[in-house]
Amino acid sequence: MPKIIFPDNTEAVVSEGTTFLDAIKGHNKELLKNAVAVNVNGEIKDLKGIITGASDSIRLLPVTLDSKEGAEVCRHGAAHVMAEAVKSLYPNVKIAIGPAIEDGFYYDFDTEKPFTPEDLEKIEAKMSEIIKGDFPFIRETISKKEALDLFGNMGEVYKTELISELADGEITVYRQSGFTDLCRGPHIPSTRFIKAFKLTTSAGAYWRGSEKNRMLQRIYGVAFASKDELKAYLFRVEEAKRRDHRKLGRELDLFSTNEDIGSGLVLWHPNGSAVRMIIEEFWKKEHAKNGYDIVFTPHVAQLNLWKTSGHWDFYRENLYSPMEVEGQEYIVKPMNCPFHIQIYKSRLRSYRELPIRYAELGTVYRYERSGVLHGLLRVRGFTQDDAHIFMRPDQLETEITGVLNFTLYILKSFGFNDFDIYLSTRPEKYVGSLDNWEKAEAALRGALTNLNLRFSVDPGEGVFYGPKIDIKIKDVIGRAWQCSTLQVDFNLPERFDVTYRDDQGAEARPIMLHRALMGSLERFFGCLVEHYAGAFPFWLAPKQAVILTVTDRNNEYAAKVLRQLKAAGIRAALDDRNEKLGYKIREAELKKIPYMLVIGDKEQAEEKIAPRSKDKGNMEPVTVDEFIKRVEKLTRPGGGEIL
RNA sequence: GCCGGCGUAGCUCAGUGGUAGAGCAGCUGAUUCGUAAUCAGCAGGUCGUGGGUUCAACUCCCUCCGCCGGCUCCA
Repeated sequence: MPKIIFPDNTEAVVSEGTTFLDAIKGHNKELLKNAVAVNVNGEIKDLKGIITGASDSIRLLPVTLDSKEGAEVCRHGAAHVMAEAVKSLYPNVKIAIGPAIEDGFYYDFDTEKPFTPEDLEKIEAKMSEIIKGDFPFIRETISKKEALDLFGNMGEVYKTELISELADGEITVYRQSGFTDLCRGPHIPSTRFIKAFKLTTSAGAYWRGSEKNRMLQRIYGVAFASKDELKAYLFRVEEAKRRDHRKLGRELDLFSTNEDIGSGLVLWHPNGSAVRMIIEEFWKKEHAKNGYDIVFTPHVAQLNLWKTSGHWDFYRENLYSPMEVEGQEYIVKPMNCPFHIQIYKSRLRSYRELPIRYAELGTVYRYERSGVLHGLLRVRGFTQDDAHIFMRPDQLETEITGVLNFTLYILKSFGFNDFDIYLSTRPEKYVGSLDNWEKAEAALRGALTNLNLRFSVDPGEGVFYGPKIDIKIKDVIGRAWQCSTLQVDFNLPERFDVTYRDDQGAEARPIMLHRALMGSLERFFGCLVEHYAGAFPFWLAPKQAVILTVTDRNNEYAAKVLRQLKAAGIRAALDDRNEKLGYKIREAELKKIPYMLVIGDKEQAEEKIAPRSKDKGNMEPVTVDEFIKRVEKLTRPGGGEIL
């Protein structure tokens, strides 16, 4: 007879055929509060699942709605309920797949008429009805043939396609109310366990994610264990909107795009440019310190160069079309690497010179399909903080470690401290020798391990020319953006026949490393804006301080203070308009300027200024020199905290 | 590129067949004011583009462009 071990480590023996539910009920009813499933030796199962004798010792742990697994089970249930609602409202619709996802769920439907927002409201109302009905989810096991018949008779062609690919044997289906779906489970006991949900949006989605297949209509929803959690989710959505760099970009006059110029092409306004220049200066200084040589290369080059590099063959759909000049075809550059290679090749290289590190803030243009463009985060023209390192094979791990350290230092300087790191390994189609691949992967892995960095492996997700490490930056509300990348390349050195003379005087092939720390300045800047919600730390702020006069009696003194601040290198401005102080403060707050410096008759008489920090409010009046001294340490990169 | 939504003044948004409206911003004037919006006046739009239907189109239909949310893509 199976032995049950409960969470409190007490044990009980039950007879075969007992359900998990009854077993727990017999032990401690309290455990069933909010329970939607059960963890059986680490596997999530239905509460009403049957205990078999196969395993003689069973560790049972109720899975509650407020746990991660419980929420997932609940969200999956919501997907089924949505499918039922859709089928009952629109009987001709075919159902495809409907999994749980982060915060919610979706379901794909094949329908002649896409869903309108009004349809979503109707579906939502129907779902509420079903949930109130408290219909149990009933699991059934049938044979493959029965399943094919069952869904075949319903005309559910997507389901039969899925079933026909399953191995012969038992197939599980779940029924609730009048709805039956192919499903592995587990499921919530009944529909009322869906406590709070909301349909969010509908969108097209290809069947099985392939452009070659029919486009289905996907409805997205969110579901939570309580109304409060749903409210918290909606608040997070609002918060994300508040931080949206596209909105802040306009409000803070940082950048714009323009229909007459073209999609995905960015205009950096003076405020955005000011931040960019600070980033670039910092970048240049740090690269000089870290052994890089900075180079400049053209924006266009002959088509032949890109044939040699392979871009013309492998990357053509992302290239801007060639232009003809004096019978020669040129294209605008999608990458900087061939240029750096040509600089390397401009003379013979010795093993003694390696590694050679060429860095460039190189602006590249790539044709991205219109549907993928997104603010500054996905554009068609962008500036990479690019570098290519040419090295001997024995230098691989040292160089990778160096680049990783450098990357983390740069990212941390900008206030990013949370990363997701991915190591992508050899894909099915690859160039280069297996031996080299293994060495490179080992070097990447070794560097990550030596630096004690947590990373996940994306098997087979490497680029065809070499393995890579990607670092995604997490912003303050937990969203991840890929910026940094570090890629080993066995391909280009071959294609361009890049060589050096080794210590025996023989010709040898260097290994090349592509790397970008911030990725592109556009994307990085977009992330920065969101990260700080537009309130840049002092060292990055386009305007660091604004002087506010109380009356125009103070204007002359204020102008003198402005000169002092500017002489000290502070990016200051003067607001001496004939407006009330409250009005000026409000404007400065909205512009997110770190310091407001109030000057009224009192300050003028004492030759002082009254600082007001954007974050901390009013401060005691101080002299200009005192203020300058106080903010000095904030002007250094990474010096973010306002006094 | 595909699916859906949207496009009205610099910004945020009203206006559903009878030739455009508000708030904020802007400009002018008054006000000289102490920590998140002083008052008044003025000005501002060929309603994204091109075509069609109609006596009449911001409104209905089609094309294209752009934006938004997804899908796909992102060597």
